[in-house]
Amino acid sequence: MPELPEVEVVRRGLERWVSGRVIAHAEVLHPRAIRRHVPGAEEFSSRLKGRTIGSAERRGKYLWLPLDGSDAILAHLGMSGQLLVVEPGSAPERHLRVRIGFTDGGPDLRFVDQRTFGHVLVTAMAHSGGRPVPEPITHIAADPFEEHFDEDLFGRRLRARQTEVKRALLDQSLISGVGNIYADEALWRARLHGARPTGALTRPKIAELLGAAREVMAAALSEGGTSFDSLYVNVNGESGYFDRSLAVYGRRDEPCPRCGAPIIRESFMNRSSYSCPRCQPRPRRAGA
DNA sequence: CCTTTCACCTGTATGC
DNA sequence: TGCATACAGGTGAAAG
Repeated sequence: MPELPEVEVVRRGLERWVSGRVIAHAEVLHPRAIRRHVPGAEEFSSRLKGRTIGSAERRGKYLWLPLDGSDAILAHLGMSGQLLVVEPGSAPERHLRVRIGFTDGGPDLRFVDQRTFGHVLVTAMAHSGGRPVPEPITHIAADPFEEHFDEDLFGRRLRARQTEVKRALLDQSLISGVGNIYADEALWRARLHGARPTGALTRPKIAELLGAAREVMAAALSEGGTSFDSLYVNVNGESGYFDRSLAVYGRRDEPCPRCGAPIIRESFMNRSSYSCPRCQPRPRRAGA
C-alpha cells in the first residue's frame, strides 16, 4: 500500500539506477497494466524505443520519468505495484506486467503488480500547481512536501468541504500523497477523530493536522529512504511500509502510545480506521 | 457542482 | 481437507 514515503523511496531508486539511460525496448505483458495508455501496447513500445530517461519526479503517489522531448513515463503503483531494477536475463517475476530494457545492457526496469490496480503510461506533459506534471494528473493536488504547496489554500478548501476530515485527507484533489495508513497516523497525532466535520475545524487545528501529516511521513521516509548504493536492499527490498513510525494503524487492542487506552478499529468507507478512543473521541453529531 | 458509492483485482487469513 | 467469505484499499467512473 504505497503512500507518499514509499513512492518517494521508489523515486530515489529510479533516480539512482534508471535516469540517464537509453531505452532499447519496452514490452507489455499484461494489457491492464497500460489501460490508461490510450493508443495501446504497440504504440507504448514503439514510442519508448531509443528514448533517454531524465530525472525522476513525483507528486503524491504518482511518479514519472521525463523523456527527452516533452513527454514522460507516468506510473502509479496502486495497491501492490513495484518498479524493480533487475538483471536483464533474470527469470520473469510471477506478476511481471511491463519490462523495459536498456541499450547499455544493464539492469531492466520492470513493473510487477499482483493486483493490477497500478498502471503505467506514456503521456504529454502539462502544468499544474506551479510546475510541469503529466497531463493525466493535473487534477492531483500538490503534496505537502512540494515547494509550491499552498497551506492557506489547503486550509480554505478543507473548511469549505461538507464532509468528514478523514475523507478530505484521502481526497487527492485536495492534498495528495496521504493514504489510509498515514491519514490515521496524522489524525492520531493531531488528536482528531476521522469523522469530525471539516467545516468545524479551526485554522490552528488544521495547521496542526497538516504538520502531523508532514511529520509522520517524514519519519517514515527517514526509515526507508537512506542509501541507494545497494541496488537490492533499497530499490527492491520493499519491506512494505515503515512500521516503526506507526502509532495506531493495524494495532487494534494495543495500548495507545500516548495514553495507554486500547486502540480501536472501526469500519469506514469499506476499509479500516484505527484510533485511540480516549485521545480521539468520536464526535456526537455534526459540528462537534 | 459537490459528495458518496462502487468496480476493479488477487493472495492470505479465518471460519465452518 | 475443502470450500466460502472477509480483508487489504487507491482511483476514477457512476450515481446520488
